[in-house]
Amino acid sequence: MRIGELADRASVSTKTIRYYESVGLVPEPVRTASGYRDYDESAAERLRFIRDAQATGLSLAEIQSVLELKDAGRNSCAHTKSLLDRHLAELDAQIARLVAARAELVQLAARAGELDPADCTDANRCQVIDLDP
Amino acid sequence: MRIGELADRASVSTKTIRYYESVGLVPEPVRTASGYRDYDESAAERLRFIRDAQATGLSLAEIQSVLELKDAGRNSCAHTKSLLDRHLAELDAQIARLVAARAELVQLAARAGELDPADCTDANRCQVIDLDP
DNA sequence: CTTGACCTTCCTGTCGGGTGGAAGGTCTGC
DNA sequence: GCAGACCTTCCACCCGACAGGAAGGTCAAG
Repeated sequence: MRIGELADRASVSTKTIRYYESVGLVPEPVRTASGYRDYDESAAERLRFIRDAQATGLSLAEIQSVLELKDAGRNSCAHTKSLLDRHLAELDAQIARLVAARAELVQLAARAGELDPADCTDANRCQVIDLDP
Repeated sequence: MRIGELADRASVSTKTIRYYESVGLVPEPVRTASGYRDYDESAAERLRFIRDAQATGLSLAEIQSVLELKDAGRNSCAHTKSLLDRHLAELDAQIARLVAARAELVQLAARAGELDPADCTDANRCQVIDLDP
């Protein structure tokens, strides 16, 4: 299939696919006689994997290393395990930070909530935060 | 105090402080006769708050809105509470994604770990992942 | 045979969160 | 009175992860 169809199937843009190719995240596909990129099914699968991994907060560089592990299949080794373990530790730290942030936000929200909401009936007094619709 | 001392106390660069001022994250300080920025203690406190908040994964824009709430003190209202609640929902979603990512990584790490580590005694065979020192 | 959709490469722009450096003013110690 | 550390503004650049668009080639339908 050509890049447009692949893009549709994987719900990414053609720009993104070419970009991923340029940074080595997806392999260079074969080309048709006229120079068009020609993909097979596995390309869509790989792109979906990338999107999922990205949704988990991994950077493209991190996803790349995971993909390299996947690509290597049974050839993986302790070296790669240590890489993953490091990822895990980072992830745990990040989760811990977010949980702490959540607690802080809950406190702030509680403080905001316990004030008299009657103060806020006047739009002119309610612009504590002028951010955003 | 001048910007250099403030930077030292808050463990940020003077560049960063000026940048924060330019985006409205910290207020413009008074100036000395010669035009130097002149900060008081509260500036360091605010910078530390920003660093902490940033460590929790909040963007500067989000931190700004929280700071505006803080600055407003008792003037907060339901409007601001809804903003915070939205932050909370985003945070929860982010935490959920990370937890899911963690589970995936644990699986990958387990797979990497259960393979024969003897395969990896040869440095030339261990370059599944050529990332990194 | 032409039109429109699709493809190619290449170069530029965007946003967030800063960092670097140039050109110049100021302050402190010796 | 001058060196060196500090400050000022301004403009430019970095990364990551793309998006926009120009200039041109290709393909299927009518």
